[in-house]
Amino acid sequence: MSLKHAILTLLETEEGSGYDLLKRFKARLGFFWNASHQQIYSQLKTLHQDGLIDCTLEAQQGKPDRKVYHMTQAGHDALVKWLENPVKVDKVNDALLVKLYGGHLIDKNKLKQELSEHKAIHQRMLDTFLNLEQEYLNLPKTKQKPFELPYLTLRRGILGEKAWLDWAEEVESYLKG
Amino acid sequence: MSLKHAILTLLETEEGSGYDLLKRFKARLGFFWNASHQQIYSQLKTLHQDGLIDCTLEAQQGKPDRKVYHMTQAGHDALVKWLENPVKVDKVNDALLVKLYGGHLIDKNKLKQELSEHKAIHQRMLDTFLNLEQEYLNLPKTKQKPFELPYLTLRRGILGEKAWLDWAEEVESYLKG
DNA sequence: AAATCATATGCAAAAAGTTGCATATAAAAA
DNA sequence: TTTTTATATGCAACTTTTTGCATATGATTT
Repeated sequence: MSLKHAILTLLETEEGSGYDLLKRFKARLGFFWNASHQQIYSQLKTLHQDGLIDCTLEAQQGKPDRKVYHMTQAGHDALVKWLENPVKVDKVNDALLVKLYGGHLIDKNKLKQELSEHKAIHQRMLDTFLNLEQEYLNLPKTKQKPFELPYLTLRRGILGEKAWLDWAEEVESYLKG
Repeated sequence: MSLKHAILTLLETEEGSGYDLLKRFKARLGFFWNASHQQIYSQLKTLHQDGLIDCTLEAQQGKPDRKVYHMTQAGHDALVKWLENPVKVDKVNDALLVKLYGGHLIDKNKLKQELSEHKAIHQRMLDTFLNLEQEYLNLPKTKQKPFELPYLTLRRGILGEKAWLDWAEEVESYLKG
């Protein structure tokens, strides 16, 4: 399962509490790996049970103890092993396309409307990605180094969203005519 | 669930046995909705139990009876209702990007290799899509009509795969340097 | 004639993901 | 000061998907 290894990847760089990891996950991997907070907490639990991460309690004044997770050697090994084995090509399950395929059964305006809602979402994602890209590009070359690979994942998001929006244009012009 | 409705969409056009539907599913919807044969058979079963499709037995000489599924009014209504309600934006879960994100932990050549395997798969998909597109474009305009919406779903595949391959070029040139 | 392969079905267990709650603190707003 | 909102956690039930069998027929090889 990739979620486990995605979390391990985060911990490889820096330890953190469940919530820390959740936020880092959403901010850095969330664009290409969808996961709910429940999933992340429960995976942290099983990763811990399996000895791939461990966890220290940091006392806090007033608040309950902060559980800080970090990588173990076993976790590191498991991550590297996973990285070295092939992964499957991403499976597509796109309900909007199912709907478009059967779209003759409903009013074109319904389709148009829904398409434009999806377009707005994809446009927002693209904007987010382009902003992140600018942040990266504005860094001095030396500071870019550690982010080169994450930047490539961002490029995937950018090219993917642009392609989606180009397609939406085609569909819109069909629905207009 | 979209799988149910994808199957209903197929049955809306034409009845068929489980295997017929399986093949049509793979050929027509499989590019944007992934489903195993087990899933399709079991969904047919629940659709039947729920009265959204019914099933007649056609005797065959020698062979066991052929179970032919077709749409019921309830099924049609359920499909239209589903089509009229918004669907969620496709969730991305792309393990290759997780791997690329953590790629500094392994040999660049491993990444290169895996990327090129994925590239080959995506290239094959693009080729398939382009062939289908040609078939469609070679039809006389009148024959194209019933396939206009499916054609748009095909365009999504084409634009999507092209964008993937463009991205792969970027990654390759990074991994080379 | 025996072995193997493509067709045509399906069950059942396990894994992964979704949905709906539930809790508790701290800060901010009404 | 009570209510709301953001932070910070997590369980449990359910749905969906994946994986691994299992079966039976007809066609094709060996």
